[in-house]
Amino acid sequence: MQLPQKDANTLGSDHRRPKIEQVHTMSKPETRIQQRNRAAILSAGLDIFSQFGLRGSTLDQIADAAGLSKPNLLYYFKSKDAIYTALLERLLETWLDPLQKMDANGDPIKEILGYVHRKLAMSKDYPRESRLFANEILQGAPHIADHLSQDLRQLVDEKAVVLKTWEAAGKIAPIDPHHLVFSIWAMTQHYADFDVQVRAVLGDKDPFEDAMAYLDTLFRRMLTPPNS
Amino acid sequence: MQLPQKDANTLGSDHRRPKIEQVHTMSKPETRIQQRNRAAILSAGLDIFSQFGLRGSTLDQIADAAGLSKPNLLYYFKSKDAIYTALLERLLETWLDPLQKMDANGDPIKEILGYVHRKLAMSKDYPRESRLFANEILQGAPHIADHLSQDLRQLVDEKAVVLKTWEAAGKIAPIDPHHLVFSIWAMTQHYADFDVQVRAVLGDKDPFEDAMAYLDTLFRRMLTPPNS
DNA sequence: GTCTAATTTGACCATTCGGTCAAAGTGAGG
DNA sequence: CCTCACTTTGACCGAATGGTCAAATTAGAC
Repeated sequence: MQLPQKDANTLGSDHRRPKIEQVHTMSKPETRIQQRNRAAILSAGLDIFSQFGLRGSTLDQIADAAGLSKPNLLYYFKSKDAIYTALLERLLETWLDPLQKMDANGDPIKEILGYVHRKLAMSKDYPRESRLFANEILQGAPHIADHLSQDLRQLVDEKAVVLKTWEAAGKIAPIDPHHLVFSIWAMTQHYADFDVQVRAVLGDKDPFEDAMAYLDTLFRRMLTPPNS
Repeated sequence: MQLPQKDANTLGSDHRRPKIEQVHTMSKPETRIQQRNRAAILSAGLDIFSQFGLRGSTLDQIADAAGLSKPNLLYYFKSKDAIYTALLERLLETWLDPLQKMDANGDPIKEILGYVHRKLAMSKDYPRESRLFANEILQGAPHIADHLSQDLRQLVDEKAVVLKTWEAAGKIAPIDPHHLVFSIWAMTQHYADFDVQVRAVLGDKDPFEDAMAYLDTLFRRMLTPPNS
């Protein structure tokens, strides 16, 4: 019933300041038990939420997957929503990273392909996070609508300018930069979000190696300027 | 709370033999009331299920959206699952159509672009269906796993042969045909499934026209054979 | 070992959920 | 206008769900 999922593969290993949801005195250092249990809960929540979404997941499912009793789970997070939003926040912290790293001063095609590569690696290494995000978007992004129209939009617009600069300098063939970004998101995240379908079509052979090769040629052919 | 959704835009206008879920005597023709209410329920179910998935949706939500009482809803479909599977079945009937229509005897690039075009049109005209499908896949495709590894896989393999033939004849540049199909799915469905995100980045301007232009150039550049 | 704060649990609660049922209402053909 | 099959509804049920709480247990500092 549950997808096999090597655990511990979790974004943001959490060496960070105490979170606000901390139940007790706030800002006291976490005990080892707290660390272990919070991590277990977040990982379990990621498993469940990424499959069933916020509404479709239950505390019992999550508690079960985390190996804790339901009241004990609620000792660490004050509600189902709190687990969900903690996961979303942690995800958003790193979600934009790969795009941010695209360097206006680097070699254009190399930079774009580097982005594609990082994004596909995220689909491979953090598929649950990708599916959690997909689920949130499918539901209309109620928890992150602001983030999308603020931070995300700004970042994309910024990078679109860079892409247009590269285009103007003749370094890449003419393209619509926004839709270029969408196509990178779509194709890379597809291998995480639609993993079941990809594997059903391909048989269970790991798709990521071939996917990377395919995406590499795709973007090279599309982006290499005509006169070269 | 609910995405605006011009209604009546529903796959398969249902001029078909009576379904098995029909509550009563079976195979008697549907009354007008039955037609209206069944259609209303399926449309409402599509609204709700495509957002929240099977587990995340409730009969009350659906009944509400359909303008019926819950017991009345259950007079037309015997369970929540019955509504969901009816929707999925209706979807699968047409889901493979656009790919099936890709003609081995047509002009290769024109045929592939035609497929892209039809698929993008489906994202535009039937976004709820696309999201329903996405939701089902995200949850691990429990209801359609067989369909994926049988019908879908067979169709894709078949078309992969066609693509390889075209490649061998020098009509299109060399590519991995399976991943080509994946990339078409990914990019076209993205505009339905991630609509909220696309619009957040783009502002509310309709994205489909530019998307089609972008995809057209993308696939042309990728597929046009080098020596032409 | 003792004491205290941190942790865990079983019992419980109100609400929601999927679904049933008998009774009441309604429409269309005669 | 009557009839009868079709349609609709309010009341209800048992199970699941999110969450609480007081009591029991345990970990670790001294």
